[in-house]
Amino acid sequence: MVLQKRLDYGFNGYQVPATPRATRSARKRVPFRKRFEDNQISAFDLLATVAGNLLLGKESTPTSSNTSSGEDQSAVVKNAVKEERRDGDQSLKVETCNQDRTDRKFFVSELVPQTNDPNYSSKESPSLLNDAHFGFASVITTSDCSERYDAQKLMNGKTESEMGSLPCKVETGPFVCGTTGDCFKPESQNKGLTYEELDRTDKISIGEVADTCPLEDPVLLDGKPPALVSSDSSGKARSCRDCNPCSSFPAKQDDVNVVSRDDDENSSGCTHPSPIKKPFRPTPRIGDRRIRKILASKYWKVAPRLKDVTFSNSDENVKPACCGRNSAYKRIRSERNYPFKKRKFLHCSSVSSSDGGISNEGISDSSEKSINGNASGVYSKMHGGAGESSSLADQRKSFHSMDSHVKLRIKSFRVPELFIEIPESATVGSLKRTVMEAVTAILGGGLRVGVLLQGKKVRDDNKTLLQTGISRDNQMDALGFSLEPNPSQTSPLLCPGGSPLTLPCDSPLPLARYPTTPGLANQVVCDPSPEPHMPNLGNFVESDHDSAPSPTDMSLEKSTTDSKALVAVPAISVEALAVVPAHRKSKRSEVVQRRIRRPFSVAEVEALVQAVEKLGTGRWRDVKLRAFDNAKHRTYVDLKDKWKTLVHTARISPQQRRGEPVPQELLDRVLTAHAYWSQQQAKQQLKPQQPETCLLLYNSTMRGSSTCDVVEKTLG
DNA sequence: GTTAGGG
DNA sequence: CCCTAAC
Repeated sequence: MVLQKRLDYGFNGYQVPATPRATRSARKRVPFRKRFEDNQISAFDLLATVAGNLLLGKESTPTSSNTSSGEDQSAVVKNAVKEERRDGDQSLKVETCNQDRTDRKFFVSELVPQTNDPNYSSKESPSLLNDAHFGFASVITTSDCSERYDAQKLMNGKTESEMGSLPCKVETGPFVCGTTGDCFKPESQNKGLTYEELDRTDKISIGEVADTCPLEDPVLLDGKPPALVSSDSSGKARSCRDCNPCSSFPAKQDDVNVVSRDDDENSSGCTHPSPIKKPFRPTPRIGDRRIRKILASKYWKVAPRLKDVTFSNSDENVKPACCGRNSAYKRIRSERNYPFKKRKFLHCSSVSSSDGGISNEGISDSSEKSINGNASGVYSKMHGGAGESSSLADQRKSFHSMDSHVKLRIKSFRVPELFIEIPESATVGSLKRTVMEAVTAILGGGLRVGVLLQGKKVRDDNKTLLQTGISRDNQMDALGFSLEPNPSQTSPLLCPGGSPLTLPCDSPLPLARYPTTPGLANQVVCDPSPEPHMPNLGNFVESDHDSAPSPTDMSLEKSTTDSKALVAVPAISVEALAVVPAHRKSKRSEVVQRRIRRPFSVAEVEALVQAVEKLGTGRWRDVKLRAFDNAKHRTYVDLKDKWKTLVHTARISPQQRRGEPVPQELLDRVLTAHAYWSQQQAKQQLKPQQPETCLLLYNSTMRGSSTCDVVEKTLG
């Protein structure tokens, strides 16, 4: 049945940058995390440090550079470091792409204070991998908090109802104080770590985090274990067997208190032919090479203020005190998540330059503002004038003064994971397109925004923020947004041009599948194990949901419903979501998946030609009914278009033709028929009355000779 | 809903 | 194939 082998790619998620290009440029890991977390250093210190590192890497950095260890610096240097410096601003956004070991590392960009801190070590967190588990994340920042607390839970391999949702990180306060406690170990430790080692360290740190910081996770609502969950009980040494989503997934959440990305990591370790490594786990499938990433982990970040960090979240486990470094660590990890994804994408699909938008996804990372209030300026500058930035900043500034306005900043959203199946024979270009389409489709209509307040979903869209309590400052910390599958839209989108479920063998072209629907996902994807989020889709369907609001619409809707004009939220969230797919998405807000391309076979061409010869051009509906009535995927528009291309093809030299060659005989007939019917059309315009005989004559004549002359003579 | 034509 | 104007 399957003519071609197909490669299935799973994408855990793409992160949609909250900010456009500006974002992608600068990214760097934050050295000071630990200290920062401990409140030993200020935001400015961090900024300065980062700046220093950059400069150092570049070559000369007089003032602020001694902060990072040589190794890091070198790494920084090696990896094209981008930095964005906005005039006069202290904020610095840096992005580095670590080429070596890229897979494992990435840097989180953040704003760094200007002060240098020698003590600070710029170790990067070893475990990037964890990010892979985050299905989706978005970050929201509220303006008024000077301190930010990030709490996120990592759900690894969660199968809960919430899986489908995209957690987002909410940050309060202008500055991200993300620091990692244990994760950032002394360089010596981190250096030279193997993947496994890295994973290990990561785990450890994570585990600690988990223990200490039971933050509310949306998942918890579902009655899931509050603690960080790792599907990987076995831990480090993972073998390919673990890669099997089925085995690793569902199980032991309870037992596991450590969140680990190992699954993904290890999966990469699994020998798989596919270029796509980490993100996907090889799934045993009938003869198909499937790489999938099944773990759809999600994490949720909450950024309560340090002081009154009362997570009123449904999760009882929440410890007020957890804010410390652990939280910071979490946050960092989450941010790192982005780069990871990006890498994944790049590596796997090798989508790069042309990947409109996708590669753009970036963490909106460092957009954090400096503590002092000029943040707004910085922000706007950094983001290259993204409209939202300035307004946002302003809003943030005025946060205190204007009680009626709630200001939020969503740093980024993640797109839910994608599953893609594509023939081995497909070109890279087609893969790129497929991925793009998948992403576009998801962004376009497959998602909607959910609002979480203290871990609870706010389902009543009609409530005002004030009523809900979102407007209250202290509530900000517990405010979260999530991207969730939008059932109403996803379903239709899932089957581009046909039913993916059937996996049309005849289609040489890539199919993109978006397992947003439980049933579909299971069937199409062939999950041995239930997709974590799949089963739970039902949960995402919020009672009051309207037909099919786009994500942006949703956010707008939510925020605007309030008469009080909640300015910031809408703008921000919209922007964030729109960033990547903007060009496409904007055009058609509904974002309907483009139908898969299905080249006409010679037989189809034959049928088409014959029908047109008989019926003539201009009666495409009849042609459809006559010759393609059974081909549901061929619309009369398709036939018309095909005829158009056939005519064109017939007129060009054979060398210029592409695709499956059409027999010259058919092309001749195309030209003949086209000429004839064109003439008929012209005549008709002249004389409305056209002898029926002509048609008959034509038809009888054409059979024998395909020369236009005959037709002409006959007609004449 | 169909056509026709540009993209 | 998509999108749309025009019918």
